Order: sequence, then C-alpha cells, then structure tokens
Amino acid sequence: MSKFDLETLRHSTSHILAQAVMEIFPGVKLGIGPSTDDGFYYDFDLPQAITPEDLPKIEKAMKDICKKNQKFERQEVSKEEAIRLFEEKGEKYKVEILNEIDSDKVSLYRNGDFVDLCRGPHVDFTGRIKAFKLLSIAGAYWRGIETNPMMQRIYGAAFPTKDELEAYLTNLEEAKKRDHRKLGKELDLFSLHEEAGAGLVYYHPKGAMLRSLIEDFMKKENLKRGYEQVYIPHIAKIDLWNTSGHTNYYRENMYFMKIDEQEYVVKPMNCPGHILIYGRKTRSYRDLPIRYFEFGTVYRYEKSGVLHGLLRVRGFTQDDAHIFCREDQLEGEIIQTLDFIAFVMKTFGFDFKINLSTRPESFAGTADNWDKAIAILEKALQDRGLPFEIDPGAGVFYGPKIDVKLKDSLGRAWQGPTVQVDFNLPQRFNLNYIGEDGKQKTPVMVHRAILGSLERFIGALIEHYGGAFPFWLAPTQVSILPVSDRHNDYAEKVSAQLKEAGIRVEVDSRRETIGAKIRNAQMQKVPYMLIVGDKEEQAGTVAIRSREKGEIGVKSIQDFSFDLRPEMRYNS
RNA sequence: GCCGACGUAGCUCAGCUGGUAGAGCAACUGAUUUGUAAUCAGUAGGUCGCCAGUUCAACUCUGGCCGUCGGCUCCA
Repeated sequence: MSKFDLETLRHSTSHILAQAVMEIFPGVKLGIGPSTDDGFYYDFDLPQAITPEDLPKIEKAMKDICKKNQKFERQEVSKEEAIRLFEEKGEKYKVEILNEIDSDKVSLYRNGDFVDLCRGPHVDFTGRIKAFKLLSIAGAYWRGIETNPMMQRIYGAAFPTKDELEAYLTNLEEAKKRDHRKLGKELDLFSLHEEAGAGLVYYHPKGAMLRSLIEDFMKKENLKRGYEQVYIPHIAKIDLWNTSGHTNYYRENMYFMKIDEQEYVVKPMNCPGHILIYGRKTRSYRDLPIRYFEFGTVYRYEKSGVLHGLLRVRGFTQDDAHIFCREDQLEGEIIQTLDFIAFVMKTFGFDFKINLSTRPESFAGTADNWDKAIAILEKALQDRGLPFEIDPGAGVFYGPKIDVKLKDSLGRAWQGPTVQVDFNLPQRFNLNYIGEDGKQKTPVMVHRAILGSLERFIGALIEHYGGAFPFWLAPTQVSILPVSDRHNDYAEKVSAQLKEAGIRVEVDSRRETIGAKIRNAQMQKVPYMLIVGDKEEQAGTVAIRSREKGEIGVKSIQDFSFDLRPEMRYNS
C-alpha cells in the first residue's frame, strides 16, 4: 500500500472514530481528525471526560460501523450551504474552519448518517478498514493555541492488515522496554527525587561513569579542534542578564534570588559568562577565532507538565561553546561545527534530522542582521549537502539556529545539537577586536552545543543502545564471576590485572550459584563475563562469555586483555 | 501551565462496595561450595506521596498541594 493510500485509510478511520463517539456521546462537538505517522486522532469537545474505560466501547462501535460497510460519498457544496449545515448541527468548530476557507466550494464526506467537512480522499467503503486500535486519550488545545479551549483527543493506530497492527503494537511494547527511565532504574544509572524537586537529576556511580566517559571524549575532541576550556560561576548579578537581554526575553525561564539586597540570577545560559572572559582584554583580528567551551550547568524553569525523565529537565549541563570570530570566518566556523556534530553523531550511531530555526516574534537586534545570519547558516548546510527543514520562528531571541533532532525509543524527536549565529550579544556587551586597519570592530558569536545537554543526550543514548552500551561506554566492562568462593582470590588477581590495563572490572564474590551470577551480569548488560573456577585458576586463564554471543572460549588473562584493546577506543 | 490518569516495602505489583496492609524479586542471617540466565530456609523492611476535611473508624470517600505518566503548548 502506498503512503498516500495509508494516509487515506488512517484518515478514514478517524472519521469512523468521530462517528462512533457521536453515537455514544450525543452532543459532542467535533474538532479535527487527521492521520498521523502510525494512525490517526480526532479532537472532541465534550463536557464530560472520556475515560480509558470508554475506549473499548468506542472501538466496538467503530467495528460495527466497519461491518456495515457504509459507502464514503463525496459531496461538493457551496461554502454557505456547508456553514448552514454545521450551524444547524451546532458544530461551531467546523463553522470556524469554514469561515476561514477561501474557496466558494467545499467538500463534505458522508458515510451512513455521519457527515464531516473534509478535503478527502477516503477509502470507498468503511469495510476497507480492518485493523485499528485506540491507544490513548489526551488533552489538546483547539488549533494548538494555548489560550483556546482544551479538547479531548483520542489517538489510535491503524494499518492495512491485522498482522501489521500486531507488529506495530509489539514494537511499541519493545520500545517501552528501552525507555531510559526504566533502564535508568534497572541499571542503577540515575534518579530523580520528589523531595528534592522535579526535573533535577542525581547521577549514581554507574551513570556518573557513563557521563564522565562522554565528557572525557568530548573534551578531547574539543581541544583537538582548537577550543579552550573555561569554567564560570553558576550565579551572576541581574545586571549581567539585563545587558544580555535575558531578563527581557527569557525571564519566565529564570530563577531569581536575593543576596545582600542584590538580585542574582541562576544562569539559564552560559554565553554571558564566556563573553565576560572574551571582553577582559583587547583582542586582535589575529587572535580570532577564539573558541571557549565548557560543560556548563544551567537551570531553567520549565512548565511542570513538560518534564520528562532525562530528556526534559530543569537543571542540565550543556557541552556549550562560544566562538568569537570575524565575519569572514563565520561560515568556516559553522561548517567546522557541522562536521564536528556529524562526527559525534556517527561515533554514537545516531541518525538525525536538521531544522533551520528562524526569527521568533520577540527578538533582539535588527531584522537585517537576522536575515544575514539565517543566510549564512543556510549556506553552510548547503555547502555540506545536509538536508534540512525550516522551523519558522523557532530561533533563540539573540539569533537563528541550526537544530539537530535526536529520536527516543518511541520515535519522539528531541533537540540535541545546535548551532546559533549571533550578531546581537557582542553588540550588547560592546565586544570588539582591533582590525587589520587598526580600527575597532565587533566580533560575531557562534553559540554551539554538540551533544546539546548531557542529560538529554544520555537519556537518548540509553534508549538508542537499549542499555547495552558499547564496550568503551559501559560503566562496568567486565564482570568476573568466581565459580565458588575458593576462587575469589584468583578472581581478585584477574581483576587487578585488568584494572592495570585500564579496564573497568567488577568481581561478583557473592555466595551464589554461577548461574545466578551470570543472570545478574547479563541483566546488567555487562559486555563481558569472565567465569573463573578450578580449571582457569590452574591454567591462569579465564572462560569468556560475551553479552551478545554467550560463551566464546578460554584465553589467558593477558590475551583477553590484549584482544580488548581495539574495543576500548570509541572509534573501534 | 492546561486536559486526563496514576502515586502501597529498594524494585515490580496485589489489596472487593471505608474496619489502620500482603506477594515475588532485592537486602540481611544460616545452610549449600556450586561450571554458563534465578539453590533452599529463615529474618527484617511500609506514619499506604504530603496536608486538611467527612466519619465511631480512611490505604480506601472529598478538597488542596507535591510528584509521575500520556498528550497539548513550550524547549537543550
């Protein structure tokens, strides 16, 4: 079935959903009901709440409609006639849509006694619809506008065949097993605490190991590319944020505090800090570009309803950098950054999508500078042949940005890497450098993060690997499992040798059966298990079991350690 | 923030229409000394998210708050 037909099928299913809901809840007012990536939804305005218990009832009614094999009939009517029809029915949302349609003619689709304003197309008969399932109910603002009334949205999945639907549902179950919040608990990586505050992350030793491995990797790669690391404080007087414009444009995301009658701000961004360092002395055009990077922890107030495990939090650490450069260096810097992003994404095996986010309604600086900045970003993307979509109005207040989206286990996209061009903050802070002609010039800034935030990146990474990290990232790389406690000493000896070689090792010396120890290590997704008993102790060897392949043979300790060396590198 | 659902031991979850709580796993103790995904037995562990209210009596009902989940809006 082609993509178009699948959309048609799903859209038709949404009509049947609306039809069924009208049967069960007379008086319901209809919103809109489009197809989605794997199904459909329909929005309803109803005084009472639709509950999960209603879904089976609605599904049953939908199946009955399909069985009746009603014909979908298209009807063209004048706009006035349509408005009259829906006004009679009290469908105020449909009337609202109609009033905004330009053309004089509109189309209606009828099946049975159900009629909906609809561009179409639809399947010919309701009997074509064979495999669907209602999944969830959610609130959704009418037309997606926060100040509009909240409708009740029913989501469903629909496929051409039952097998495809089953496969989809199974896949959904599998995806839930990879959820970073579940794996974070099971693998003892991190926690969030109700008593400490929402959206604030506590890294346990294994999670901290994972994070520091990523930080080490990023630090090395930044230094390689001409960045210099800096550190800045987490709070600063409000004056700094008045200068930067944050108190104007970013206020609702900021935490304020008073110290000695002075108002302070907990930093929501790192840029002003890096700017202060740049501005400390006179710079020559020869000094540029200057690239400052740090793992900068920021705190942003996020609405309670948007928090989501590690993927959306209130306190997070960005692998942030600010490049101060001349205008003629800008494009080169952006291209270098894009290449850096591509390299890192490839290292972790992430697929990504790129957006170019343009000027928001509320912005600092001039429209001319914004246009210039957007043009440069666009050119850099084209230069690297990277496909992208425009995300209108999604830029930050000081400049446009290239956003790279990472996907979680359920296919939801989260913004990670970002590159932003900024002509504004350098002006606001009076930054300058002495040009070739001896005159003061204003530098341009590039704000960039390669991972985005460590929290979000780690959350996505956990789901990407399903918790089974590659060897170089595994918090515990090797688990040594003595067969009985008389082999504990030998296990410690093996452990010491491997640690000497820089391998992260654990010894499971509990008085448990070897089966229980293997099961535990396997569930903890440790890449290698070394079983040591009498045979191994006598021969000075280890029996190797791989997380993926099971038993893979016996080697001397030295050989095992030696053979691991390629896997210890991230570019293996 | 908004709509809806949920919040019981470290984890996963039972607990009917109100009569103050249970299982499995984990932990601890003991026995077992074990060869590639769970040895057996015992012990301990909870102010049932928090605060009010209704009631003779609240894990159970009502309200507020905190937090979580699915969305919407917003974002790294």
